[in-house]
Amino acid sequence: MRNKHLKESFYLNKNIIDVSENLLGKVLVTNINNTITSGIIIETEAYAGIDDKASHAYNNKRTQRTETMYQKGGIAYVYLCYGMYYLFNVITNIEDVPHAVLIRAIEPLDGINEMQRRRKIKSKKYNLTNGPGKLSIALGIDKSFNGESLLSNIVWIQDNGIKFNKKDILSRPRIGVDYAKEDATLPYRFYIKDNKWISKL
DNA sequence: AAACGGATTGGCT
DNA sequence: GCCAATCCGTTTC
Repeated sequence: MRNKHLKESFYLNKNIIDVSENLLGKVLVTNINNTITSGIIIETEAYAGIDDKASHAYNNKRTQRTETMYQKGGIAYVYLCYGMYYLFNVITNIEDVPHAVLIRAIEPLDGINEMQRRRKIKSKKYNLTNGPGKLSIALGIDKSFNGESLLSNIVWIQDNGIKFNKKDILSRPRIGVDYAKEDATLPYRFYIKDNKWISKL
């Protein structure tokens, strides 16, 4: 199990676009009280540090909340959004460079029954994990995951050998960042073409 | 099919 | 006090 964890070097990559694309096809896993749930990452968004107006760390802003983003790559940044949803990010780059990748959607893999129970939905539709708030509920990710190491046995990302064709990786503007002015149109959202679990078309 | 509003709370002005 | 890296049920076209 542990040998499948992505290594720390993966998270120290200084190219946030590169990491955002490389995370597609990797598997995000949580292990809560020995219950494993996981899914294939099929949609990500890059938040490119202090010059990115959509980033919480824009203008090198350091607060209690953003401090997690400034740690060395390889940890989770989880924050409360709209008062009720926890959004899961992967922190990358070296210490003091606040790069983050928001995981926006996953394709369910292991523990689907448990995920449905957590989401309180009965029908087997595509709304189980097709959004950043939804996948956190499904995987049991809450505030306590903030700052957790991705080399831990609580939450991690592994490589199951899933590969996508480069031409099936699309890049488009990010979702819900209209406040970011000119940076709102940067093509920093990456997802798999025609995948049924995308958060939005 | 699209538009709208309510839920709910922490962060910052 | 206002707004936010969202979601869902309901209303309206």
